[in-house]
Amino acid sequence: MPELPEVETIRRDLAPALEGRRIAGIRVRHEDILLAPRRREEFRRHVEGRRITAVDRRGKWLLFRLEDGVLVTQLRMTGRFCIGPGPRPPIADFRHVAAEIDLDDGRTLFYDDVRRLGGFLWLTPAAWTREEARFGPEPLDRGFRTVDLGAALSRGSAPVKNALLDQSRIAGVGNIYASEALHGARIDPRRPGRSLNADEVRRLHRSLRSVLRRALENAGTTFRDYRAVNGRSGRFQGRLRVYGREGEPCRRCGSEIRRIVQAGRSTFFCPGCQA
DNA sequence: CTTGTACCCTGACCGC
DNA sequence: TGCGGTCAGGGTACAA
Repeated sequence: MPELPEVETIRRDLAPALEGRRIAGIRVRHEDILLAPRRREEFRRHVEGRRITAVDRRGKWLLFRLEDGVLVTQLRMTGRFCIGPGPRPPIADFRHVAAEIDLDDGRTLFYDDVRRLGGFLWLTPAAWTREEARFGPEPLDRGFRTVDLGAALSRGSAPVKNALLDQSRIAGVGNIYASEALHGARIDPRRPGRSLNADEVRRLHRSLRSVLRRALENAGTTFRDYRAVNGRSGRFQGRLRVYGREGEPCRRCGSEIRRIVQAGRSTFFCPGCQA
């Protein structure tokens, strides 16, 4: 369940090891992690021999920029990376390695994904530009102001929790931080996004940026499967106010935290202080 | 256009 | 001890 803070943590771990390196070879153990193109041979033809010029992030997607294309990684639920001197992953926990990328410095980047919901996507620069146009703004960017959040929430009639999860409105927010941000702003997750008044939008803007920033400072939340590079755990799980705390007392008002299902996902909130 | 639902996948967990 | 059922949720395809 890597969201923006987790993917950014992974990006910061990977960038110094990968930037400037050339991809010497790639072995795809499970073809179903290839999202496009879907065939090993075609995928390898685009990637092998290319230099990684930069490691970037957009929303929850990690981007390896190549000289003549973009290698996109979606970790989805259980995707992980580690780097080792090869040929075996240095982490015993990597029992479901789906792909191995050999670098020109002799090291190997291992992609492990138990459920294989995540994977890789190779795109031309032009195709990536089209793809990126579907994303909403980055909530931690300096230019992301209260009015931008208001605009993102005002479209349609979706509950504010669902709106926060919609990557075309705001990029990078997932199930954990959507619940946490709404609790921080004392807003009921079931309220239609467009029903929030100016003060509520302002509170949610502050709360969302604050929780994402603090999670990033703590290398993310290791609630279940997420690990940063080489098995490193996040530290934000102890700071969660509502996520995963059904039946426990709210740390702000003492009411029992409730769990409901919205759009097929769990939402945690405090009925006492999220009016 | 928006919104909701099924699906992908495996392992952890739970009740019996 | 085993076994079936449920759940975890990011993203997409598709229907309404």
